[in-house]
Amino acid sequence: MARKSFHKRTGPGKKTGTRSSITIKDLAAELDLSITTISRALNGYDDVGAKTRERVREAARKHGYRPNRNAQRLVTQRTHNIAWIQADNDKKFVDPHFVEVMAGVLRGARMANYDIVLTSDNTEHQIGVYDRYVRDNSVDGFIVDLPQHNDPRIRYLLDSGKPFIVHSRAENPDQYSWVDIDNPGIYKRLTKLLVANGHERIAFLNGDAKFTFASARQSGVEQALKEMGRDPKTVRTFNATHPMVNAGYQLTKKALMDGDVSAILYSSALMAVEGYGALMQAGRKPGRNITIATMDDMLNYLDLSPYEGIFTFVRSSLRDAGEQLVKGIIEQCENRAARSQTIIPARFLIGRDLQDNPEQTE
Amino acid sequence: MARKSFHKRTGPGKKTGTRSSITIKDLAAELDLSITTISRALNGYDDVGAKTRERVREAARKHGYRPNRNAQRLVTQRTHNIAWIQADNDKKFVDPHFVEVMAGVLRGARMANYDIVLTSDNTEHQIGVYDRYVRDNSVDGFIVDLPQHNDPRIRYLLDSGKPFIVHSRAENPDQYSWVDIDNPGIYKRLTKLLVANGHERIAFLNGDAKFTFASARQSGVEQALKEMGRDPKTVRTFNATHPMVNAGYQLTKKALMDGDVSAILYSSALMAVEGYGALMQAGRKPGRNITIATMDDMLNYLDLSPYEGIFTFVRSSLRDAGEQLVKGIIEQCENRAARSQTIIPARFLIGRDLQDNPEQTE
DNA sequence: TCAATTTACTAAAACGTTTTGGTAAATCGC
DNA sequence: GCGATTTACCAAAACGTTTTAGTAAATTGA
Repeated sequence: MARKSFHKRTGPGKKTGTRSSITIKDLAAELDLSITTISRALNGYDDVGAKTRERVREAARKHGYRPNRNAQRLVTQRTHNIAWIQADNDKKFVDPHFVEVMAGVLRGARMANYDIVLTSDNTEHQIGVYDRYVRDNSVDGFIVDLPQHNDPRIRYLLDSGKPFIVHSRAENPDQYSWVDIDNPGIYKRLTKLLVANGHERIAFLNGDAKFTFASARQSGVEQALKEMGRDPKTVRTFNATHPMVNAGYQLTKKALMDGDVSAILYSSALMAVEGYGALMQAGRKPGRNITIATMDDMLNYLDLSPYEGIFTFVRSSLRDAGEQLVKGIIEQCENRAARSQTIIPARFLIGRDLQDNPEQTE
Repeated sequence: MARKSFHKRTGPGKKTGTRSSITIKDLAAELDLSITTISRALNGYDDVGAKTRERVREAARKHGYRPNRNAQRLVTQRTHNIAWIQADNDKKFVDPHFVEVMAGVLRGARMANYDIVLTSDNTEHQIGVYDRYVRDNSVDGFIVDLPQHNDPRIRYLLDSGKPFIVHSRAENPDQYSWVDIDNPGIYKRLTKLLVANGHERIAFLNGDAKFTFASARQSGVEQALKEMGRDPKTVRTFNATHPMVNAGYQLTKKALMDGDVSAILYSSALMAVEGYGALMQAGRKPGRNITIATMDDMLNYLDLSPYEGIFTFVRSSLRDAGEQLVKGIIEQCENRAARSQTIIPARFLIGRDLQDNPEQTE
């Protein structure tokens, strides 16, 4: 910030705004009513006569009157804004999964008449922007995506007292709202399925271990092996370091070189599809001499139809998760005591090369 | 909206907001100064004594004081918000290119201390949300992405008088601000390059023709053929209908069936990579018995290194475009008369199977 | 020395809403 | 027909800033 010191009485930006829009005062003048009555008529209070209300409505419609949002926000102390702060450590912004969640968030927000304030933050712990928003009353609440272990954002928001909701769980999930899938359950069942079908060397291409969703999946896998009394080494885990720039291809190659795996368990369909090329190169035909199982987040731009019946999919909509996120956070903004914990359902689509044996996979 | 009619004096949402944050009034009281002085000290006016300014700064820092954004916005008539309204016709939201542009937009906005208000709109012509934002003073300006021919959003914004900037050009580009690449120029040069290298049957896998960027590229191709005196049928165009769900694979297949093409010109690297599988299936080896040329938008999650030297790329950063977009729109918000028209540079990386002949490709 | 200027501050208005705490007039109950 | 209630309205305060239009006190210039 450059310091100002011109001749006299200098300051920052001269104001440029046009004062074009029609205000409640204009309406009041035109209808010869008080602004109180205009406000109350438009907001559906019952102390306005039916005829008057109609006149007000009509005039408002005619002029395209919309209450000035900032005046409203100032007086009500409610912004109808939800913040989404995206990490941007210079390279790590783009993840196709993000768009899918965002699509759901936006739809949910639009339907509830909320807006999403989207920001990126490249500071170490991302607390800067959060703190600014809390202090300057920019938003009513926050959506936290992709929590890491012991995520400082959750810590900060918890003691800021501001409403927030987390996409997937981290530590102490009972203390805040979240939307998640049953990561351990899903990967436990997938592992059991593979093992029950005779696979004894499985590669697990998981996400970056620093994310809670990845370790939740890991623990599901381990749990399965334990419950079935198998060697923990049956499954070998490879972690994709975020961001996954063609991680699927690279990791698949690596996994194939590491002994004779007969099945690969992926963390995302994107990786699985990326890995397809590597499989082919190695002479492995999915569904014939190698078994592929993966989460399917229903990414809109990814066409999985060529792999149907060949891969085993666990299908769950990230978009639905997004919608639930807004629903949950708005609920909490409207009633600060409210908390919501939502599990998004997942559907198993077992590939033709696997037998779904109920006794063994429960 | 349900009508209210309880017993007496009922209305919408009881207020819930906590009045927690420290205000300028608190600061004034603590320092025994007027709020005017606090304001002017913090905003860098030169009619505040050096010692006083320091006291104010210190107190503000100590309490983490941040001016209430909504009060500021109300009085200054400036929101420091830019709207990005994303089409969401139920299926068409997700396009990986969008995220890349958005990443740039967010970075630009953060650096300039602006926020991005992101909304989706599923109404036919997307004017609803634009109109609401214009009327209720939610934002200072708009970024319009992916314009179509005769785009109603541009028409609307032009006569709303609100600042806006368009990503890529549409009709009458001299009337508004935009950021674009030289679509016709790039595709003209690519076409000439292919033709000059002896290709006489070329498939052009273009985007949906309703988007202006796609027809701009189309006309570049046609221009090249005309200038070189070749049969317009030398290039056969296939349009991907948006959204491109694995469009690359499907279209590549279709293109290969359509006569013996010796080169494919893609509209996006994503499509080109998706098409790789189809090429292999048809026994075509890029760089050996088929030539591939494509735009490379530098999508962060897409690893093109395996194709380097094999495909011909025209590299241009969508992220840079995003940064320029914010820069341009902010400039215009700050000075309503300002307009900016920016061409993002593109770099040609010619594949090993092509000779870049300057005389013929100029 | 004292008028003019500069320095360092401030009270009050304004931004456009919502909400509080009313009041007259109309209606009701009996 | 009249007190009580209900109906239909309104003035003013409040939200938290910025900006306008000042004013005393200190400093300067001759």
